[in-house]
This record gives sequence, structure tokens and C-alpha cells, in this order.
Amino acid sequence: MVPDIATPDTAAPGATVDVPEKPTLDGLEEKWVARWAEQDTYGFDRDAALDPATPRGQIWSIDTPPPTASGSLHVGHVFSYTHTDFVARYQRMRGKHVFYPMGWDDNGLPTERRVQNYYGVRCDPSLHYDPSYEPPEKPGKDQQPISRRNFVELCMRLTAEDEAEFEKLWRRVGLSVDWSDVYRTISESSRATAQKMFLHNLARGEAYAQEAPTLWDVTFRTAVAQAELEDRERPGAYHRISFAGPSGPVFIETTRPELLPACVALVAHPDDERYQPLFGKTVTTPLFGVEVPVVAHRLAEPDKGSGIAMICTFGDLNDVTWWRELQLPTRAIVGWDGRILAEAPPGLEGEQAAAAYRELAGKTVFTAQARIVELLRDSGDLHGDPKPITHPVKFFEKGERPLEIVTTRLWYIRNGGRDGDLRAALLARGRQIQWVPEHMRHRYDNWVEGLNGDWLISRQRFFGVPFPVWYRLDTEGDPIYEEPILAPESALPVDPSSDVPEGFTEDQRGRPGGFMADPDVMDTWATSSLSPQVSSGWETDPELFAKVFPMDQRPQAHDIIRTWLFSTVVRAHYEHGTVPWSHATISGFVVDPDRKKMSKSKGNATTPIDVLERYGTDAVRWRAAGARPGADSPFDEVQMKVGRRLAIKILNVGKFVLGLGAGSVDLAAAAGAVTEPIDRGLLAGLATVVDEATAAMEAFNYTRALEVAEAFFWSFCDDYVELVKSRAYASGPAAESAQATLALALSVQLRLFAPVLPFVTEEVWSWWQGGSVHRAPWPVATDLPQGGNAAVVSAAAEALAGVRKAKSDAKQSMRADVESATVTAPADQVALVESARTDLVDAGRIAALTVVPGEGPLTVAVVLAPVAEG
RNA sequence: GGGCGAUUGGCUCAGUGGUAGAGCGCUUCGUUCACACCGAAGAGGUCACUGGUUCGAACCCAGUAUCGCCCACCA
Repeated sequence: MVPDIATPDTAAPGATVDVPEKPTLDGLEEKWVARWAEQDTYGFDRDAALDPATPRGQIWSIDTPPPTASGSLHVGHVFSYTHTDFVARYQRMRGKHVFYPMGWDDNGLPTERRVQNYYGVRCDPSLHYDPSYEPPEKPGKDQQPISRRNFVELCMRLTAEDEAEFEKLWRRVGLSVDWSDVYRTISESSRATAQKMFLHNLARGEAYAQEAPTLWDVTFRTAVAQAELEDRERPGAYHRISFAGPSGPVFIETTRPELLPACVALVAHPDDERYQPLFGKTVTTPLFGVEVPVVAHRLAEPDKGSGIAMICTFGDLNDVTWWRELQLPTRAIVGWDGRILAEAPPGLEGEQAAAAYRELAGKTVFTAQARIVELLRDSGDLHGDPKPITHPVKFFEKGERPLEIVTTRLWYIRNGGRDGDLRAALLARGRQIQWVPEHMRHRYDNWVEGLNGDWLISRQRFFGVPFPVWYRLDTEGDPIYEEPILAPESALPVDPSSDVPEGFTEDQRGRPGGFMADPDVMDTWATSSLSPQVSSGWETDPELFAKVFPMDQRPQAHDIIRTWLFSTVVRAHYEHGTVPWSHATISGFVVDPDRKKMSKSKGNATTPIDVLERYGTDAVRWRAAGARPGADSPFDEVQMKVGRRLAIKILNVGKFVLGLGAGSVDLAAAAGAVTEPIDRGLLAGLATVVDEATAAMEAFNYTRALEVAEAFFWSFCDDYVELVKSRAYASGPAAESAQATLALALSVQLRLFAPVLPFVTEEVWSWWQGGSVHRAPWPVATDLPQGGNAAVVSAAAEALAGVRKAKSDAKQSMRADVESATVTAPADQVALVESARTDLVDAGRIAALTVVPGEGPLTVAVVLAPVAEG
């Protein structure tokens, strides 16, 4: 029993029915958004939900995706969040306590960039905090450097403004979230959660630090994880270069000739007979005269280029593998800024090497390439012209320049990329999740099976969750990485760049014998992977956490299965030994007419507020419901009109039906008043619709649920209401049967539509019923009178259609009088049509109706009354 | 190169073994009596292709083609 849900029989017979003269969609959003807020229609009833007597199955908890606060929302967001809302509203009407918080992802790079541009500032972590700092009125020409803490404060300030705007939009979209429960990924509590979980991972050996070559974005000057990579096709060229070998030149082909000074070996496949004589020998690099060994490795491909490749530190991930497995020396030449380092790497001895290196030092890799090609050409070591090719190059998904590989010390979380048992365990977790649609599971499997390293979580940025770690400095001032100083859990969140570890004072920061902060922040996914823990109150609200975690539903788009979904599974696996949620519901994208994903950066995004205002929220939601889970859906404004038409129809038919006397029907007693066969038939058909819609909603198929409800509704309006309106106008038991049927049918249909069309259904409901339709119970077939025959309605509708066709063919008004009509129907339908005779005669304006059995489908022969001239 | 999905009327999509469906668009007609932000009627498809299974295939199986997405070590 759910106490705060209004039952639909609250309207007593003769209760006030207040139907507007001219119903309209205009203003419904403002009216009901305000009313729902006042009445806390969607509040999570914590006391009831946390009552020990409430079974877990009576709660539905949703791990809402926190939108990027610094971004802007487009129609695609509106669709996917609406999909979740359909489920939330359905579950609420099923009587569940719906835990539906909203979060804002205000952490990370996008926010940093927005703050830099908006205020004209930049973060300089070496500066001290200025408590009285105010940003310039207008951003100046040069960005003002400010301390990390000041920068973070500006981030907090701006995102708070952005989030207020977002909330307004979401309310207008009709999301039934509990607005008293909002989290931010940069809040104290989120930061504390992320830091605490990191310390747990570290204590259990699931997180570790390692100095290793890593993919590096030279624009953002940060490390990049595998999940943030994307390949882009870029033009390049094979350069054929000769090395001096023991018995003549050895030719290699490379797309990165500028890395020649970083060359540490040549490599060929062990079975490659052409190069077997060279294995174990050395060759000499052109220009630099460095002796490098020729080695064998199975990853070398005989049919690529000349079959022998130069290994550089580092040109690509293959180089890293070779370097690691063959234990080659390191000759790094690319710096964090993407330029060739000023100092030549070890191994380049002699004046020849130094002179050649000076030609490249300080240049970008692009200009260094141009220069070295000239040098190689002059020295005669470049053979032929470079052969242009197009090849995939790795980029940071938000970046504009190819990634380089640099060596640095970073934090990782084990994710199965280097451990088969862990990988198998995480694949098994994937199988414990129910995926909607089912085939999205393959994306997860595919990703986990293809991992080639652990999850890199360090980012060299400012606005993020810092690692709660310091390092002691030795007497030389060098950090002792082996013994990190960890913040105690009770102190979290900490900012090690301004907080001081236990036993030290601020003036020891950066001094020999003192300490230094870990300079990095966590990857944004390292925080958002904890959204279930953050929103459910892990460690901050154990009672709540125990009741809502693991959560019931994770809605998200398919493009971030490899990032958000996977990382959330990893964290829950470690900390809780479970999956974070039972269901993952995956939304597709809204795509433009060319089937390209809608996104702001592509400039093809449609602004939601504009569409919401033009068509009304319900119309937009109706269109969203047409996009099945996981399916991409083209944006088509014409479709919005159809949704709007449905909403208007609901208003009008509601008004009409209530005016026919349905408004004063006692719903609790209505079933007993339904006596006419066609009335019983209508409700029998509706009972089937209720069953089908319910089954569809249980399977998250809101599209199907809407479709069956809508098909029934249009037939209800066009056929049933037309057939019975004359009878309903009258009085007596037959009229009461019609009125009771209309009332029941309206009540049930409003509730079926409520999850998709919350505004218009609430409006009509309010004319006539107490409480909110959104707190009314989802209809069940057994509430409707049993035993009716739905075929009565279809037979009568078919006969009526025949009469209409005759009038249409004769180009007459539907109100034209019919002198006589003869229905010829299959034998088993004669009685059905006869049982609706009176309604049919009235609706068709038929003077004389005959129904006879015959062969073939039902037909109607009509003689129209003569039309008076003139 | 691997994986996943799609291919049904002009458009967007339902339809998983039994006579091809819906909405939009189109054509024709109709408005005092809930609804012109409307109603009624109608036209329109060899279900991508080739084989196979079956009494029967849009649907099941094998293969092909095209499109889209995800992944992949890219000299």
C-alpha cells in the first residue's frame, strides 16, 4: 500500500467538474511545473522508502547521467533524458518509490576552458591563493594568472549559474526528478568520495603509480587514456631511408623521419629471411652516426614497408611494446609541448650527431620533419620522393594535434587490460547487467576484450579532483615516490597543493627535506564512475545507500559505454563486489537528416527551448517516445506537429466526454453500470491494450506502449465516441452505460498516456479528479469489467466506415441523412452489428438499417436521402 | 582486419512462420451541433539481392551488396 497515491475514484458522484470553455496547450508547462514544485509531486518519500518493511523491489533507483554543466543542451539530450523520465513515471505509477536525482558534471576540462574564456583568466598552480580575488569585469586581452584555488572558485561560481539554467530547462521538459536531490561532480562530497575510493583502490593494490611512456596531448599538455582516443585519417608519407649496415645499406620506410635521432634499433620479423643475417649485428643511423642493433620481434610485419622498421622512443604504441619487451635504451626527443627537446638524448655522441641535432632542437615535430628531410636528401640517405599515403593517427578526442608519447609518472587503476583473470571477472559483471537493447552488451564485451593497458587516471590539469597524496623530498629536493604520504580519510577532501600533510608546515613545501603535492588531478571519469556512490550516499548516508544501491537503472548513450559505463562497473566491482545497477538502458542519438550525430561542435544541433516553445513539451516528448531504446533517430520537425495534434485531441475529447455526463460518474461504481455490448466491448479492448502497454513498459519499450495506447485512442475518438454520443446525451440505463464507459475509458487512457504526455494528461485529469495523475496507479486490466467482446466495436466501426465512405464518395457531408443502409456481414458478425444497432443508426443518421449475412468481408449498401436543392 | 546494427510505400518507422501495416506527405470531399492546431474517404510496396529450410518466409538458415556505428599495433 502506498499512502500518498491518489486513487482514481476520489471524485464523488456529482463532484465539481471544471472544464474550460476553450481548452488550450498554451501555458500548461508554466502552470504544471509550478504546481508540481509546490506539491512536491515527484519527491522521494525517504521515510517510507527506508522503512524496514518496504521491500527493495518497491524502490526504483536511477543513476542519472550528469550533463556537462559548461556545455549546452540540444534536442538529443532532451530525447534521452525524456526516455528515462518515461520509465521513472511508469515506475512511480506502479507504486514504487522512485529515487531519481539529478547530477551536474561540472568537473574537468570543458569547465576549465569555459572559465578561461568567460573570465579571461588562467590557472597558475605556483601562485598563492588570494581570498579577495575578483575576476575582471570583461576578459582582457591577456589571461590573468590566478592560483589553483582561485581558479576552482571561479569554476564553482560559473557552473552554479549554468546549472540553474539547466534545471529550468529540465523542469520545462517535464523531468520528474526530485529537485531536492542534486549532486555536483566537483562538490566537496563528490571530491571526498573520489579521493576516498582512490585510497581504497590504492590500499587494495587496485591503483598504482608508474613511470611509463604514455600518450600525450601537446595542446592540452595532459596524458590521455585509451578510452579518450580516436583515430583520424591523416595524410602522411613513407620516407625511404638508408642505414649503413655491415654488408651494404639497409633500407627502412618511415612516416616519422624526424624521430631518427630517437631511433634505438631496427626490427624485423624473426622468420624474415631477408633480415635474418642482420639479427645481432648493428647498423648506423644516417646523419647522426649512432650504432643501433638489429633485433627480431613477432610484431614486425614483413609485408609492411620494406619489412624492417626503426624503433624510436617513441613514435607509436608498437615502439613502446618493442622498447619494453626488448629492453632497449631510451632516447626521448619530444617534449611535453610537442617540440624537439633542446638537449640531445644520450647516445648521440660526437660533433656530427650534435650538429645534426641542433638543426632540429626546439622545432615542432612538423617543421623538424621538413628540416630532416632536407638534410637526408643532401646527405644522400633519402631515396626517391616520399610516397604520400593516408593513414590513421591517434588523437585525443577533444584535441587537434596528433598525440605524442612521453614518459612520465602517473596513476593507474587496474581494469583487466593487463590481467586475464580480472578481465574475465569484468566480462562476467557485464553479463549480470540487463542491457536495453540487448545487443549493446557487445560494445561492452568488445571494449573489455580489446583493452591493452590499465586505466590511466592522472591528468595534468587544475579543475578536477586532486590526488590526496604528497611526497617527502629528500635532502636534494627530489621526491621520494616510493613512500607517498596519504591523506587520512577523515580529512577528505584535501587539496594537497594548499593543504599540508600531517607533521609538516607550509614553509616546508618544495624545500629539501620538506614535501611536495602530487601535482595531478583525476581523470573526469574517475569521478563520474562513482555517480552511483555519490548519488546514493555511500559512506555519507548508509541507510539510503543500503536501500537504493545497487541501483535499478543506468540510462546513458552508447558512445560512452567504454568510458562511463565500464569505469562505473570497475569501481563497483572493487568496492562492493557487485554490479552498480541491474539495468543499463542505452539511448541512441538524435541525428540530422544526413544521419550525422547532432552535436554542438558540429554546428548541426537544434536548440531545445525553441522547439519546446513552438510545439509544446508534450509534442516533443511524444516525438522522443518514437525513438526506441538504442536506436538513432533523425530530427524531423514535422513529427512534432503530430505529437501536438495528439495532445490537442486529448484536451478536446476530454472536454467532450466529460460534457457528455462522464464527469459525474462515480468511477468506483462505474463498472457495474456498463451493460451495453458495445460498451463492454470497448472496455474489453482497452483491457487488452493495458496488458500490452504494461508488458511493453516492463521491457522499457515505451515506444510500443505508446503505440498501442495511441492506436486505441484514435479509434476511441473516431469510432466509439461517434457511435455512442447520442445515447450518452440521453438518460436512463443505456445512457448511464455509455457515460460510465466513457469515464472509465478516459481515466485509463489518461493514465496510459501520463508518462509520455505529462502536461496534457495532468490538465484533463485536474478538471475532474483529485490529486495528480502522476501519482495515480498505473491501470490494470482487472479493474475493467470482464467478459466483453471487443469485436462488437470493430464490427460497428466497420459498418459506420461503410456509411461514411458512401457519403464521401457522394461528396456529401458526414451529417447527410441516409434513407436506407444494408449491411452485409459474415454470419458471425451479424449479431455483433445488430447489438450496436441503435448507436449505428444514430451515428450514421440512418432511417432504415438492415443487417444480413453474406459472403466475404463486411460491406454496406447505402441509399442517401435526397438533398434539398438550393 | 574484427564486432554490432540497419535495409519494408515519397519520408519516418511497426511488423520474428499463416491474405503486407501505421503516421506524415499526396489526392478527393466535408465545417453552425468536442476538435480547421479539424473530420471523412482514397491512391501508393515483387518487404536490398541470391540460394536454402518449410505445406507456407518480410520473418528462420547460408551467403552477397549497400549504409551506419563501435573496436583494432597506424613502420
